[in-house]
Amino acid sequence: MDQIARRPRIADVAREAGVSKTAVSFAFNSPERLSAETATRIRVVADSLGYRPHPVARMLTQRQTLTIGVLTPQALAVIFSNPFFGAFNEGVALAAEEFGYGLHFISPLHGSLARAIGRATVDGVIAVGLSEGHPEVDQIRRAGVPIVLVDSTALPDHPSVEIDDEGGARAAADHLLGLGHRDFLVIGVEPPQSATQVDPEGVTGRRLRGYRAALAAAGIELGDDRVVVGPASVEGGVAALHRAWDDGLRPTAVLAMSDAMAIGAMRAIRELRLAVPADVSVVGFDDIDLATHTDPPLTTVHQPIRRKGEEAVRLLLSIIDTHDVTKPEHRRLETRLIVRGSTGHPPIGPVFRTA
Amino acid sequence: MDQIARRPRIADVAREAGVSKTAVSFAFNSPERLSAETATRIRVVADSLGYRPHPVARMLTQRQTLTIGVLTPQALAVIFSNPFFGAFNEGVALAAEEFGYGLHFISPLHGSLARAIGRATVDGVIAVGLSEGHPEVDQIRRAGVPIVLVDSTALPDHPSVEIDDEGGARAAADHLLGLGHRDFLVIGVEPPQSATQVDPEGVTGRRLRGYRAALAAAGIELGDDRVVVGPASVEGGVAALHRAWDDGLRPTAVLAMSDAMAIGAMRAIRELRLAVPADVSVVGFDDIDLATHTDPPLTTVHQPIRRKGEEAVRLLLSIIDTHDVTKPEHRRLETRLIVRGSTGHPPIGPVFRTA
DNA sequence: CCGGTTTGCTAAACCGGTTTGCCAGATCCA
DNA sequence: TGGATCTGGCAAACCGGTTTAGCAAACCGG
Repeated sequence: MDQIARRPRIADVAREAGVSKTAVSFAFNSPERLSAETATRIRVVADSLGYRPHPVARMLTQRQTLTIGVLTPQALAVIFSNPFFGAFNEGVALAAEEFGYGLHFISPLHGSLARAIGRATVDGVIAVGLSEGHPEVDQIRRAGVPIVLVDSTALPDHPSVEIDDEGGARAAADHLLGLGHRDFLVIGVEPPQSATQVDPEGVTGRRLRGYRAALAAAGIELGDDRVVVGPASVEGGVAALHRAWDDGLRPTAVLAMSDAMAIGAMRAIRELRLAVPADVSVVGFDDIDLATHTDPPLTTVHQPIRRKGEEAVRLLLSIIDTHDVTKPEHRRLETRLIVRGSTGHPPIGPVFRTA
Repeated sequence: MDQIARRPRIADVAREAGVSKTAVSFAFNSPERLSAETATRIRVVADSLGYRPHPVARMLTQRQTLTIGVLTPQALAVIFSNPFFGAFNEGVALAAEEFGYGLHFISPLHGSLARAIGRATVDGVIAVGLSEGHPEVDQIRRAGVPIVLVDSTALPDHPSVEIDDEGGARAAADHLLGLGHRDFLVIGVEPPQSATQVDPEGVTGRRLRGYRAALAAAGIELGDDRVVVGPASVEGGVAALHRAWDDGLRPTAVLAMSDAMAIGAMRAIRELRLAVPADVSVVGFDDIDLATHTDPPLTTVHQPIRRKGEEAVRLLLSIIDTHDVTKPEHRRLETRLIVRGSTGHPPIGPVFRTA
């Protein structure tokens, strides 16, 4: 009898109201092209039928989706509880909402980022943490979608937003050197998909270069054995520090490439019955919100995480609007050291050691 | 001369390969319907042209988007750095990825949720924290999109995922009563859009009912003056506790409706030169990851946040697949109290007071 | 050698809207 | 009164794919 309720379409409204499809479309999109009575009559009929324009069909004709994609090489389940991504997404969301754009998260589909990006109906993409080494970077580039890279190995032909990783790292190391430290441990973030080597152009590579530059200027060489890497999480930091300790390292200062790992390192140090900063100083990187509230408060390299998200959106939208991809813009945001409570002078012992 | 590169469409490939559009479509979607040579030839041509099927057009004909929407009454910029949402989104993302679905976040567009939902190209929606009082709830319901409600006032005609708020709250209060507390302060989460009254059916209302039930069973009446509300953030918790203190309240136990607020309350208590739990005990709600790592570790009501996200997705997908909306399912997940370090016996003083 | 099946491909309809080009009638002005 | 302009609305083309119905040639068994 009564067939299943089909979603009403524009033709149904047109028939019911005794007008053309064009008129219905006008009633919704440019009512000034219709007489007032006709427009309202159409809207009334549409309302009574429960009609609303099908968003996909609308996208198809307008050739825009009013959506921007956020592309991460990791699975989504990994990033949402990462406080760094949280803050970054906040910035992205803030700017996107301001311009009336929605947010679509794109993660590898059945292991393929390129396939996922092909499925996604977005006007442009913000790719975060995409390294040159990624096997699909070429396919992604050729997807024909405007892309802004964030914290990615800069492809010169794509616009990007980055921070001064090297400068920030240098500042962190300089601070510790100034306090008298000579024995360092670096805790780095694991390269994506556990690539064989640390990409010298990746975030880890750049920060490492900054650390080494500062130490070298003080006549200290940082051997590869003093660099341990792990996943960028609290647990990763705990594990990394324990590993270093088990290997016999006894640094007085730890340079961590993320706050989460720094917090983990502090926890591990406490587990070793040592004190921060009395026995070991720790410097983080990122300055996530939590860094103020750790015990002791974390000395760290600040980067404007939220603003990074906002800038990425603005950059992307300017490309989408102008279609101008000649001369891609590369924005570099500043970093600065924030000295809090997790750093201090090295204990007396090491001073003798150094002498 | 060379016109701007238009995105190649299926007709271009067809012409170039000397076949029909149908054949090209087959080459991508059901190659077995073509001879092997033809199929590969088409794919080669498509590749050389840089063709990939337009996702929006594909959506239109297939009548599915392979995307699910996450709907929040708050602006997106608010939720991403909220650790509760982080964990929830993790669960959602995990299940969505498993089934090959993408994630689209929907927040009020120019202040209107209904408008935002109308623009979004999703197969279904997970609405979180949508209370009956929301002015647009009717329009949203009539949008004709499958909806699963989470932590929302249950509309009986929509499937939902909830937790046992009342039972969890009761357990929290019972725990404190068992320790000997008689003087309580409840810190509640502010209703959305600062509605005039606390919705008795909302999360805040349900938890409050649990607290009151337990206290009443012990012969204690919790007056409205002992309930303060604020935004569900650390800062909100700090402010709420200070406000109560300024009003002259001197509770020995604080029942907070979110871990973030509980953490804020602990911070505020410390600012008052008091100790947790020696002077004041604090119980949170949610059991976010951070709760293990506070100082002292937070006693709190655990709820399976990630699983809530997963269940919501599964429920939604089952509706999308079957189109069966008769007899909507309501899943209720369990809560349980986790006793950590932020609760203890009340100090001696108050015992005399009560006597 | 002939009717029936299989193989390989295509033309046309369709998804649900928007937009262009045009027409009929009303209004205006000289 | 007659041509120009304006108003309100429509038919048809279009966005870029998928899918149905069907056709022609090849194949098959008897």
